[in-house]
Amino acid sequence: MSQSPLQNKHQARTQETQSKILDAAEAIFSEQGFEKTQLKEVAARAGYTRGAIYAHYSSKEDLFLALMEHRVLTKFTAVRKVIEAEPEVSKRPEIFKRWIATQVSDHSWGTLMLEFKLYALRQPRSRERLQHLYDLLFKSSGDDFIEMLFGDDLDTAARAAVQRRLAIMGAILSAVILESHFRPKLLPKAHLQAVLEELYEALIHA
Amino acid sequence: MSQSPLQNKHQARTQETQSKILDAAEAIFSEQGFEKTQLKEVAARAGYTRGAIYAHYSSKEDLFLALMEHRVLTKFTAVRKVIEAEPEVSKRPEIFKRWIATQVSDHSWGTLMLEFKLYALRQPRSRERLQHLYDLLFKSSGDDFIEMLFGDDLDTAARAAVQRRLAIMGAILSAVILESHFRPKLLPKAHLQAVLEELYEALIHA
Amino acid sequence: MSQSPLQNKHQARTQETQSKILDAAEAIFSEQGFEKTQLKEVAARAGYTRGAIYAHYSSKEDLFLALMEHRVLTKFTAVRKVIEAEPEVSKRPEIFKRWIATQVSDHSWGTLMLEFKLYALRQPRSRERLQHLYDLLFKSSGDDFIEMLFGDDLDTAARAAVQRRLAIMGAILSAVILESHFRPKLLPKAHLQAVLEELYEALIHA
Amino acid sequence: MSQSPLQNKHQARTQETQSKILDAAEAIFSEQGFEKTQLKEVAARAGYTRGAIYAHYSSKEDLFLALMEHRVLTKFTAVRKVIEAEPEVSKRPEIFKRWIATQVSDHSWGTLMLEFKLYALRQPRSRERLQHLYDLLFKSSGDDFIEMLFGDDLDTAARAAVQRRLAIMGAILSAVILESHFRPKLLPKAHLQAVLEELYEALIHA
DNA sequence: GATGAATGAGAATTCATTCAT
DNA sequence: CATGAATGAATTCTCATTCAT
Repeated sequence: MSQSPLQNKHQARTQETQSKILDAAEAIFSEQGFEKTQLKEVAARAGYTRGAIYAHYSSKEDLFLALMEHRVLTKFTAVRKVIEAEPEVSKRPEIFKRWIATQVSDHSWGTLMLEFKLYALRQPRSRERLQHLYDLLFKSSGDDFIEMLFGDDLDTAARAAVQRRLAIMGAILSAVILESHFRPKLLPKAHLQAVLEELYEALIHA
Repeated sequence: MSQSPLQNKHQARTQETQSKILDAAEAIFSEQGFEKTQLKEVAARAGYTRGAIYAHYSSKEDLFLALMEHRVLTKFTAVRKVIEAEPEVSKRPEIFKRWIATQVSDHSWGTLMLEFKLYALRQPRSRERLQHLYDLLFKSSGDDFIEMLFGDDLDTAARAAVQRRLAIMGAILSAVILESHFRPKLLPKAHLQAVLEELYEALIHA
Repeated sequence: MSQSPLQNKHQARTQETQSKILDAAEAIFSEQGFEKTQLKEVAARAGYTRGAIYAHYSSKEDLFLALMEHRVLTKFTAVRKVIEAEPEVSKRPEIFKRWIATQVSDHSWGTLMLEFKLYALRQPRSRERLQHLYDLLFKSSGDDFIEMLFGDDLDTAARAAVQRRLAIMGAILSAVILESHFRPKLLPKAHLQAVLEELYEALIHA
Repeated sequence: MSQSPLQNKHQARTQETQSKILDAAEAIFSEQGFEKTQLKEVAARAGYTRGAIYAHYSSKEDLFLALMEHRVLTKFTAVRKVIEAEPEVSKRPEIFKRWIATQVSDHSWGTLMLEFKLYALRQPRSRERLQHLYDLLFKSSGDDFIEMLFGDDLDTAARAAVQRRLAIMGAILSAVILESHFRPKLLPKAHLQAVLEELYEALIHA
């Protein structure tokens, strides 16, 4: 049943290494984009050599996708936690709305997601992996996410409507973050947050 | 004043070549993205060899930026034409709103613009050129665009508000087109058009 | 009908470059073997850079096979010339026998051919290309080679017997050259030539 | 004199491991050649990981040479046994001749030996080790091999002649096996065996 | 003795760019 | 203006080898 202590040590070491590599990858991919990113630089930032990356990820693309999955899952876990902290279900949508608007501050999120999607658009395998992640989030665990948020008395149509809204908000979020890089004065953070909330409201009534 | 007919012929040939190259570039850049695009392929599609591209553009980046400028200007010219076709100024905003919503059909626009912006984000020179283009559109000629659209009695604050709205709509447009690639069933074209109009309305009241 | 002088110049340049590259490749492949050979070194020896090789051959393997084909064809042309120089057909087999024995001096031939064959043994595509070359030599043009050598009154069986003999002699030749590298005193050149002639005779009577 | 049973167990384990590794190495080296062979694959086939190989052999090259030595010694032991089984010395050469011809069936022998030799040709250290092995076989133990085969009344010249013959037969054997891979129909096994016997005879009279 | 993580040198290949024609 | 040969820098990925456990 129990594993040898040696195994455990190996596992722990592996996990730590992967964690360091993912952190480094996030920073570099976000700064430079997929193509310009050199694994050499990622490795250096993580405190390893390139070979170490290849011991854990089969290719640059694999690392990129692993990072995306990790990132998305992390975000999802975070928002879930925030929402669950509110015991009264009727207040949760409001909290969710605010949380989304808050995310405009996460600059690397915007660029990374867009980078991911443009990449996935052109790479069949990545596309499948992204689709699979979407399915995971919005189908299996997604159902209880929506229930947690809006209660469990939604019919199929209402559920689809929610999913549309979420998909569009996600897209808008990334795009708005990106745009704010170019027009920081015209689009200050505070304004964007307010705008995102308005847009979210508008989507509900659409 | 007048040029020799020979000159004109040269010019015509130059223009035709450039036009072919830009068309080819649009197709390939949009399909493959900047980094993956090979000039050889662009040249082949245009019916030339790589050297011909270099006779007209100083580098791959230059071609990419020229394409962006050309594309943006083309879009702007088109919408302007549509709006000016409506003589009654008070009806123009409505027409503009619809025109924007219509653009979700232009798939390559979404990917190209995002590609441009992610690229410009990281390349100071391109960023400047993009900024310059923005300035051109929204400042000099931009003023009369807004006037044409909303009349000329807007104060500075109102004008800034319009600019914000346009910036955000542009961003949203690209993002929504991109997202629709991944969720074609959840986000059908007709639905997106309606949503875009709603969002536009929401922005006005924000 | 006639090509432009520009075309001709290009062709001439191409041919000269290929010729230089092949010569360099022969030297290096023979010295170092396929795997150890660096194209960098081949290019340097030919007076070019690596890119030039890739402009003419699609890969290291392609260069290797092109070299093999070139080499084999060259040898064949040479022996054909030698044989045709003897007008009296009945004396030709004797001349051919001597010519084969003479080839023990061509040290790079032995190693190159064995290298080729070991490589082809494991690479399906190369194997096909080698087979194709064999077919070319021993079937189409091969027939008239045999006729030239032994006259045209051989029946099918006799023809097959000749082909067997040639195949075996070729194999023996390479092997004996290789072995002589390790046992230069035991197997001096003069001795090997005599031995090869004996073996050839033995094959005829086998 | 006697070792502890523990020691014996260790030794046995070591021997078994080495034996498994050598078997795996033979298969992989023969299939893929020296350069293409990955130690990982050899280890996997033997049922270990790469580290295990390094516990027994200092490098890939060392393993390769150990394999060669092991293989050659095994062959020699085998043929010696066959010959010694014939009590009448005068009949032994005939038996030896047949035994050699029989070896055309050992396909991996052909490729491995040629691979070894091409490798040794270029690696001074391996070359020395191969030479040393040759010396071992043909000088010290070689003498009694020849005596066993042809009696002990050979003078120096006769002895050298025998050695030449053996060297050439060895080379021919490998080459003919290799060639048969490419021309299986033209050179069927039965034919090759007959041919090898003829060639052996021819060499005796040469 | 054997494992598995990590190293790091190494090499083929790609492709934007240059330049003579 | 356009071609095509050649450049050469850049970069991924491989894999023998080392080492702590």
